[in-house]
Amino acid sequence: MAGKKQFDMDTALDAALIRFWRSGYADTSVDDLSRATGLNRSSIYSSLGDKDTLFVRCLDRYATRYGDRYDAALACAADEPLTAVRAFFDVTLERIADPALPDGCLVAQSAMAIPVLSPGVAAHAKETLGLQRLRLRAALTAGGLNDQQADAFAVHVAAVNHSLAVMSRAGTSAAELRAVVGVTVDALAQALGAHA
Amino acid sequence: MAGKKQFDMDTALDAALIRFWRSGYADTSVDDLSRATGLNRSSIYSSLGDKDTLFVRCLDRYATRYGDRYDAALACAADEPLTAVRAFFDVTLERIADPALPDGCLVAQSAMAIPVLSPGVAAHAKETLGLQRLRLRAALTAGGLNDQQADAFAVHVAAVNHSLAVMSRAGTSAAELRAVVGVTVDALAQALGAHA
DNA sequence: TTCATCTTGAACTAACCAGTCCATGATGCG
DNA sequence: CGCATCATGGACTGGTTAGTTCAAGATGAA
Repeated sequence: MAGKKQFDMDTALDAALIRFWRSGYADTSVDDLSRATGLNRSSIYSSLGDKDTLFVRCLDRYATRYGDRYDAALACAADEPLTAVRAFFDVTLERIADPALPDGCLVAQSAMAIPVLSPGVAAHAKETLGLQRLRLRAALTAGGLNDQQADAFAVHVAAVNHSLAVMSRAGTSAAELRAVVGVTVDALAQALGAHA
Repeated sequence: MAGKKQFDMDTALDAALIRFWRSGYADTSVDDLSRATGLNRSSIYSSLGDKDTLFVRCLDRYATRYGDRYDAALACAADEPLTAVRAFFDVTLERIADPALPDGCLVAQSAMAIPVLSPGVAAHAKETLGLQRLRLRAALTAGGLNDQQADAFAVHVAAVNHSLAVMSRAGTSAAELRAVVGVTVDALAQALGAHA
């Protein structure tokens, strides 16, 4: 059983990612990760790093995967800002609706845990949050909001996106989550309409 | 050092509450609680119960304390619904701004942790969330929103309130948090105005 | 076939976890 | 004063944690 990699790195990282996502950093042990990935304990340390390193790799993997989808959703912001923001929220709502994925959002859970994360991991989580804010701000500016409006809506949309994670972890239904974003989308429509 | 209670129950519960609030359920050990309360390990078990029991007591204590403040803030909802919701958010914003208190919100953190909490504690957390929704719904209905609008804004305001916890745990500034609620308040003003 | 390489599984350390138990000793009552 | 009560501190159990180490053995190249 050796001499050559016995496992697929992407599959293993996805398994670890799902485990961290489902249970959070504190409630995921290295043994849990070993069982989830099918990798032996020593293989995890030699191939994926220690718990902090692996968590950061999973966080990056998650942020890149869904960051790309958020980017795609916001791509039409210059022409159709309202459609873009709706699509942005749809990325989250569809992810939450997928029964194969855990509830919530790894980034939001990490943000909530920042006060108890190690400094390196916490800094990484903050950076990830900052990127999403910048993405939203750029899209809203391109969509025609002035700087002040764009700042306010960027932080608001990011916040509401996090709130979907909290609510879904608590078992809130898809219909109720749609109502949460509906208010925000209506407010944005109002802001865009009033400005145009 | 015996024969009579050597500690004040309220002080001890507050110390435990702060510890759970700061570090969350998973990252708070009974030794942490012992240090925070100044009570010996066995005194905690005999006087405050096991970790789950004590956590539920702290959650109730928190929910009652701030639930009363939210109620007070929403008291004027029938006459001034917009002022009431603003005051509702101010309860949260002022709590977050208090340097003597941990960041975030014990209820929101518990909601996020529901998938990894024991069933009894998770049920208690869900119940607490439900009460806040009912409070908001009643206030918004009294304020003049129809049932559909009241449902949507109740879940939205509750969600945004949770998002403030996430953001503050990640170090978001008070000004940015005010921007988050500003969009919601403006949306409510619009809904109230359009209806009136 | 022979040998060096590298994954693997299991054992191991030291620290921490929740929860229990009990001797100590201070207290208040009679 | 004498005694029963009860909070206290500390020791203890059994289990889990993160991280390390190492012999066994499968592989691929020569």
